[in-house]
Amino acid sequence: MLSTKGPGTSGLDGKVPPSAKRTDKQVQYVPLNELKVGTVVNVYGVVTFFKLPFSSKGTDLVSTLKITDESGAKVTCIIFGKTIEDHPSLKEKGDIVRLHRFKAESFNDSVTLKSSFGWSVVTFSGVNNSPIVPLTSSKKVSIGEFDERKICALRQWAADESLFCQSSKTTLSSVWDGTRCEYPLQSYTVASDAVEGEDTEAKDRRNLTAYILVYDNHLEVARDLKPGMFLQFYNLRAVLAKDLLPNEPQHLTFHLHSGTSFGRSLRRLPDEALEQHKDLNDDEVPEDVGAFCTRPEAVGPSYGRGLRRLPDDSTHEPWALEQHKDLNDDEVPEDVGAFCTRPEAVGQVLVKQQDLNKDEVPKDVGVFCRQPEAVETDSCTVRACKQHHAQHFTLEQVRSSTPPQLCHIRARVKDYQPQQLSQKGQARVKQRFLNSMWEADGSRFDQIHRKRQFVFMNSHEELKFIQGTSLGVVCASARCWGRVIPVRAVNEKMALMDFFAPFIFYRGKRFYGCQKCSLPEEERRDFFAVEPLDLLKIAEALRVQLMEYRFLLQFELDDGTGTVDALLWENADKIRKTMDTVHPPDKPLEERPWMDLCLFAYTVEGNVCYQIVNTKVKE
DNA sequence: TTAGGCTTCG
Repeated sequence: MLSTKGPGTSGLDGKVPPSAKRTDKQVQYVPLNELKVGTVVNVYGVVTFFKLPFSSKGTDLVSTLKITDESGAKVTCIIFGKTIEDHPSLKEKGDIVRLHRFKAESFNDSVTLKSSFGWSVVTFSGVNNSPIVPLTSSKKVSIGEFDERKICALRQWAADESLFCQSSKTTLSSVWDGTRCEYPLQSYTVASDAVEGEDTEAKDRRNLTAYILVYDNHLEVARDLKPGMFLQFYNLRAVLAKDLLPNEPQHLTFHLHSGTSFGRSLRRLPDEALEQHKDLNDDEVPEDVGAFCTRPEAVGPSYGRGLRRLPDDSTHEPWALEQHKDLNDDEVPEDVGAFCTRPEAVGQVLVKQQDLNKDEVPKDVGVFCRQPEAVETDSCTVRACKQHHAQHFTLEQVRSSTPPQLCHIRARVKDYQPQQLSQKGQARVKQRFLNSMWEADGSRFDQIHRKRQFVFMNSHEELKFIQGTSLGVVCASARCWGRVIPVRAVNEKMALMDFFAPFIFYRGKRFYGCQKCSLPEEERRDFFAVEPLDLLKIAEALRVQLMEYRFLLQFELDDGTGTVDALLWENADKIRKTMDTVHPPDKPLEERPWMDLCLFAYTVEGNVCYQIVNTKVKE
């Protein structure tokens, strides 16, 4: 059964068969070589060329594409639509489109198809044997057997004809991967007040960021770009600038010229694209990301979220602001986030739990209940923890009690963090905070040590040691190169940084070593003996015990008498899934469910901390 | 209505 709804109205043109009892068989598709000028038709075709939607001189966005089918005819299609969502979601040449209610017109002695009253377009991947999933903003598209047969046939035909055997796209590594460009990249002087984000002129960022000059019509897209967005450029031109000075190397420049010729355009990729790509190796970057994809540091990075997440006490550590203000969101170290913890207390808590006795506690009307061995009472909503003697406290009493103190509380969730799951929402066991090691190291070196892995064709896998540069540069380097170990010079020998700093950066993530469990520096093996196979092996070779990331939730609890910020380690990942229940975003605090919790108060370095323990989600 | 592919601020 076909049910489509185009971006125009859903009315039917009289020249299309009525759809009262429409089925697959009743939708007629016209081969592209049989189009008659003046008729409104439905067609299937393989895309051989397309331009992304751009602003017409009228009121709509317009996109153009050329399609072909088994008849061999090639037909240009013009689509007008108010919004970007109205237009086909084309990814690459070879995609298959199903056009409904397009009018055949004559232009320059050729037949063209133009979106007509009630038109619709659906896109499918042209990859043989790939799932047949309609790509459309319309939710009402369903695909019948006829469509599947038609799409399979077109895919097979395109494959047999080798229509797209030569990729129209250029891989990152074959053009520029940010590290191996033969030429230095051209930089430009831009007025500081015209730039959003950091200055990319720093010498140590050379060839890690690229300026791209964007002209005329492309400003419409470019002016809305924000740092951190993932971009796709079509028909980006790389030009070697003429020698400015004798003996100076030629510089490479990038231009997105005026107009839309050859599909020239710029678009933002959805955030998922970044998620999909940031874990890939350089030479695994999919071809469909176009001629060039790069994190647009050249546009200027964002640091708003990073700053917002700094804890209050970071004001006592100005280096934290200084060091992180130039980072992109995914570079913000989790340890300067809202989840600074006092994990030393974890062991303390665990020990103390063993001594707990059973206890009678108030009725549980929330979705949490205390454990272990929670026992059902008369009410099906009630469970009680009978494991220990903790007293029931109000939060006011909790705050005025002297730690260490184990107690039972009943409270509501006023707020919690993290609301978005990422590495930032995790805490490293045993790791407290990042110190100022980066600056403490003092001197800045430009030297980068490289340790090649085994020689593979097309392999970009290397392990880099980087010395004496800023955290921002290390992060940027890791994004380009994959694995970067920050090092310092000790008695003219390369040595690891203090373990308060990350031991290794792996693309967007950073991994820490444990000060206690790793071998001291003097017993470390020669760095160049390391075979960079994987993170664990690298750590093992350098005698570093990697720390483990643990998911951590921080609650702001409220019971009417006071509030308490409490951390949760145990079952945090499971409890996170209940947050919509215990913290419904559309309900005021008074209407949120109560939770019965077991709370442990303890001190770390003179500060009182609270941790939720012995608590689990009620089944 | 608009665009109707078909290079560029070297």
